[in-house]
Amino acid sequence: MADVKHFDPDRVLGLAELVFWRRGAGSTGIQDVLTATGLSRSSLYNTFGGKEDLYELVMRRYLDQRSRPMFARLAADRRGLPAISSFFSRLIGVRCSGEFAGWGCLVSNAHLEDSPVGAKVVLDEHQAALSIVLHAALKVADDKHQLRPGLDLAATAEHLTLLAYAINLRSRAGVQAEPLQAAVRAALAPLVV
Amino acid sequence: MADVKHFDPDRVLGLAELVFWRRGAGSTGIQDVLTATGLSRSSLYNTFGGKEDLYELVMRRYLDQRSRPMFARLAADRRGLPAISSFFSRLIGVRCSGEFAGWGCLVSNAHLEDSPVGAKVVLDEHQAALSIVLHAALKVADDKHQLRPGLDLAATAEHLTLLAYAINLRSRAGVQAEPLQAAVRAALAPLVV
DNA sequence: TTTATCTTGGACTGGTCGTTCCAAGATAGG
DNA sequence: CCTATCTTGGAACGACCAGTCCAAGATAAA
Repeated sequence: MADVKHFDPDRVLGLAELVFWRRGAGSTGIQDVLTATGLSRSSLYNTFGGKEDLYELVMRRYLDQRSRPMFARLAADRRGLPAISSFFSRLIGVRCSGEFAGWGCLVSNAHLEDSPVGAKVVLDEHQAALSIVLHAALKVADDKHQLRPGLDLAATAEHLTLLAYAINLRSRAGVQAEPLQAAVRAALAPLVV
Repeated sequence: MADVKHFDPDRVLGLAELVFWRRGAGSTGIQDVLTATGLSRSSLYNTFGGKEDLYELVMRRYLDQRSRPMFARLAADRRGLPAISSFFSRLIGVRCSGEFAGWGCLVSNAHLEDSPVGAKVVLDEHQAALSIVLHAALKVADDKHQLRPGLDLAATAEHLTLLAYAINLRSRAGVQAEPLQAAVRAALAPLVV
């Protein structure tokens, strides 16, 4: 009856994600997305709607396919404090070296855009998800008596969540990994018993 | 011999600073600056050069007239840990309430813009200035035996500098002051002896 | 093969961007 | 006053923006 799409929408979403991630939504034109994906205007607008809809889809995709797997890996690591330490090491590795060095985190970056409402929701989901996972990991550490007694675990989770955001932010300035690693060590060391 | 300017350039720079600060450089058009200041295109270009030059001037003004006074106040406060605690309280106050609530910090925000090179330099100056002042305050606290022994003061200063950046970032998402205050308490409490 | 329906390429729209340009206005030394 | 020189208002420029539209192409059921 009808024609069928000549492209894979999810692949296109992945390519659009890279463009928004590296250059930011505000500085990215629809033309940039078309160039990166090879689509024509018609196909893009027909499939994803306008730029704001596309950005919102990309944000959600990033949260689901980039952030949540990182959080899940931390959640699955039952070692307590070493699990948290490993999480930050991996985070700094991704932010300061390899394919995405200096790109920061798409969700952190979105704090500076005047994003649509749907995208703003993702910011709080992201923060809540990371905070919850860190809280759980701290609880494991506490149960293993790795932590000094009397710590406010919820507030400490918030503190470490903020630290992750700062790493995302500063990595965009091209900061080296080692100073960030040292800062994380300085944040975690005083927590031990 | 010649005509004289019909406006005060520094006042104009201050008004431009507010526009760039609230909305970001990328989302701010020259027309927005003209509207905010009442200048005509000719006067603005004739006095400050193009948009990038103006943004760079505004960045430096912000660092000198907004950030450095905050840092100087911390440096002048010789109480040690209470000085650091007060610094963060004031920071959170500015970021979450009053005239500039939800605006973040112009320099932090600049991490997400594709800024000119001259503006990028300000980022590192800002980071270095805050880190140095925090290091000095930690040294005072250590000399007063307020800190547990064996802390890496330089790395801890880096850690607290990152915390400040995270507060700046998250405040743009409209975060409440209290969770941030709790996070700061959780970051500082484990440092005490 | 015909036909109904979705997809696609790309021209086009109205608006905004940063910037340039020039004539008119303002100023202060002579 | 006169005049040289800077400032100012505002028109104009080409480039780009997000988004629309339609004819041509592709597809699969009948």
